[in-house]
Amino acid sequence: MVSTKELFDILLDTFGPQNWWPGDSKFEIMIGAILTQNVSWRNVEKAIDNLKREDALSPDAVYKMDLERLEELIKPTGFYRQKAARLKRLSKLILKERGVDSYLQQKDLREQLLDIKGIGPETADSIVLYAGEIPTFVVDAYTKRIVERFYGFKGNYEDIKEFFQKSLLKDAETYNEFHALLVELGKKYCKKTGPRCGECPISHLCSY
DNA sequence: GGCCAGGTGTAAA
DNA sequence: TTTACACATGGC
Repeated sequence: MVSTKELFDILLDTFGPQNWWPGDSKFEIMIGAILTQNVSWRNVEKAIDNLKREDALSPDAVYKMDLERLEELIKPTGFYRQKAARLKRLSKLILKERGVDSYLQQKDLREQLLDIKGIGPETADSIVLYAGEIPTFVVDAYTKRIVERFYGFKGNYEDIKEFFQKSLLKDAETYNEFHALLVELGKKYCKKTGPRCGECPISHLCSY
């Protein structure tokens, strides 16, 4: 069975650097993490473009914006009422901490994020890793599916997070690239239904 | 038309 | 402690 390190090297060779997270600012990364919850990134881009057009890519603008207006702008991402409220809560807390940079520098950042209603482990870890640049492994639905198919291991969020963190050097750049590569593999060949295993370039490493 | 997409919270079994 | 369901738009 391939080690996680070997899998990483193979994925990097196969797909190349993914250059995650897409976004021009820390705040854009943070709201993108909320907006992409259970929705394809394609939809998120529309919403971010809408916010950009309104010059609303700042905690202050999001906090002050009329709720109905915010909902309208992020509608393409689905669950827009919940997500608008989540963006408002996060923005309020960022302002309370006097800005994005100081918010991200809090020592208990992950716990702070998890205390926000609407931010669960994946969204929190995405923000910690991609905006905070602090090494924490992000686990998403693709990661769970890939681990199950490649390693026959079915675990909860924390189990799978530990599975990777215990087998790799604690390095933000590695975690960054690895998660992005797992998503790329997942999107192309490990979809929930109709997996294209025959076309998968690394199906020989998979027990599925 | 049906299923899925870079999840989360709540409530029942 | 697990499982089910609501939340909602857009692509294939």
